[in-house]
Amino acid sequence: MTKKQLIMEKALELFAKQGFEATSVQQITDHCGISKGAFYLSFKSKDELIVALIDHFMRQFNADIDFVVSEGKKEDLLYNFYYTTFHSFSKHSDFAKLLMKEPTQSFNEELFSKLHNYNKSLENVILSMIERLYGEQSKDLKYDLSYCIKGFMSTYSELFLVYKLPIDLDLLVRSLVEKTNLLAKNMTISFIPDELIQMLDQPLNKEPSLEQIIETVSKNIEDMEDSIEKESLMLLKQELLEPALHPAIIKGLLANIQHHPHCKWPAYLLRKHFGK
Amino acid sequence: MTKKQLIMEKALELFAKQGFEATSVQQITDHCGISKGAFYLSFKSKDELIVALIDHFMRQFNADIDFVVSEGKKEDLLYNFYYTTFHSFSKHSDFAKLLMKEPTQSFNEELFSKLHNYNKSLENVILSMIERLYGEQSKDLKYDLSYCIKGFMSTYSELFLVYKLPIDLDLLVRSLVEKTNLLAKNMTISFIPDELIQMLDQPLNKEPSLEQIIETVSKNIEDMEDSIEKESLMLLKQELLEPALHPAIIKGLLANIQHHPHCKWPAYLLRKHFGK
DNA sequence: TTGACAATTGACCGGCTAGTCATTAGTATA
DNA sequence: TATACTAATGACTAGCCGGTCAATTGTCAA
Repeated sequence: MTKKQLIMEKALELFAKQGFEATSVQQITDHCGISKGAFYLSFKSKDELIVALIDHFMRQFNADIDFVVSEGKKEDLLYNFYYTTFHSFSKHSDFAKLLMKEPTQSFNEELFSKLHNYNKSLENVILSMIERLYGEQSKDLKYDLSYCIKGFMSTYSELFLVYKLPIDLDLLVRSLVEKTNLLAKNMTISFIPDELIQMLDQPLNKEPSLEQIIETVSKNIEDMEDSIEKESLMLLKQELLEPALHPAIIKGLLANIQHHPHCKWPAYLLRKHFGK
Repeated sequence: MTKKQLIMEKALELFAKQGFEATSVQQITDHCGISKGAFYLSFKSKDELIVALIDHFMRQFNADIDFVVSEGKKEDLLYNFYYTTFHSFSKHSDFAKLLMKEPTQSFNEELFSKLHNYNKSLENVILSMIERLYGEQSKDLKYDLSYCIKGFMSTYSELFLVYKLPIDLDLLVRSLVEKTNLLAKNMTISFIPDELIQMLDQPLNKEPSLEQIIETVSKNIEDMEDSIEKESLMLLKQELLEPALHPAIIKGLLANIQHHPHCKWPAYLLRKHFGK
């Protein structure tokens, strides 16, 4: 594990307990067993640390969800979506807590727009799921439905994040699937119209450029140990620079990296880019 | 306006913008146009200020909701509940933002249990509403239903609290009433059983004693300007010490203070105590 | 006008903060 | 072993924090 990863891991524990503002760099370095100077070899500032944390987990989370929603049978879609969501929340509960603690209008502008963009990205995934599930029927109600889903996600996660209750994940998910289907099939009053959503979208949410994808992939490769996954990622990077491989090979390479814990974000970007 | 109220008002503006930790006493006093020393004449510490803020607004909010839910016709109940909730949120949007910003596991232990208790109190109001509305039918599903309602409240309030969108309150409330009724009448899978709720309740939520009510009322009287409301409250306090008045008179006095902005909490306590 | 008292101030305290950098420790090569 | 390099340290700075309190100002009855 690199020093950077160590710091992120230990800092996250403290942030989840005390919040970002209330946690000092000194506390973090003490908790890591390193000196204060060493911290600033890995991160330019305390702000850069929290940005890195949020990027790391949100990319992974979004990528996970996106994968689940784009694959699989229609009848399992909703179940898999909720399951993956809550599974992710409980697996990375420290991060989920941090995210609940440092919410809207966060301290610095960059972070706020970052969180906003990840939120938008999640919303898009949910919307595409809704369209796949309910099609035309949900046209006017899709935003309301996505807000309900987000509401379920946040209130029910409180049970195990804040109160640390042991939960039956399967039952929870089945109960939410039922609620969601009930709403989708019987709702008639639409509150959130297209225009309202467009008002939130003024600050554009642009697609990442080819250069950005290459940069992301390159950085990722540097941080990886030698492995099949690293080889696959390097070949895919080559393919970004000079397309040459057969689609089937690309698909195989993507499959290779899909489940590697440190490849979720590049895998997501590459899958989008290659149109798989 | 007393100095205390000035500080609370101005501090709340800053807390909503920057959060509690990130706002210094110096900033607050500058914003008020007073000296730092003057702050400590009104509050023993910065912590005491946030406790006072939370008490002030949560008491008022809970009292408002409780009143709406205990009065009125059954068919308007749900509508009035949501309407009052969102009306309160938008009227006191700074406080609502603060509440979203400083959530679970808050800095000091006292504050956390305070928030927890207010949350429980709100939940009880919602539960009693559910029972009145759906009766036996909702027996196993009442906790799930209350969680859904809380979910709707938090996600939909984001629209105007964070994104400051102009909203059609009536339409919003009607759409939520529809959703709630749909779930109440068609849900079958119960996820949150009694036992789970009992696990959260270990730290008892005791009823306030007569002494506590008298103390609260007395303090409230001190802070009030001379008025019919103050007279009414003083008579009710006398009634607490030595019961003498006719029930009809008590009911009238309660009605007098019900809508005075600084009497919400004592009115709530007194209504409970006198069983109206 | 005086004197007694309450309200208000802001310089000050010890302690903690984010961030820096000269110094030292560790390591790999020649 | 000597050299050249990087990795890591922690004392240090400047500044802000919550909180205190002696000194000042304002108020009002005598």
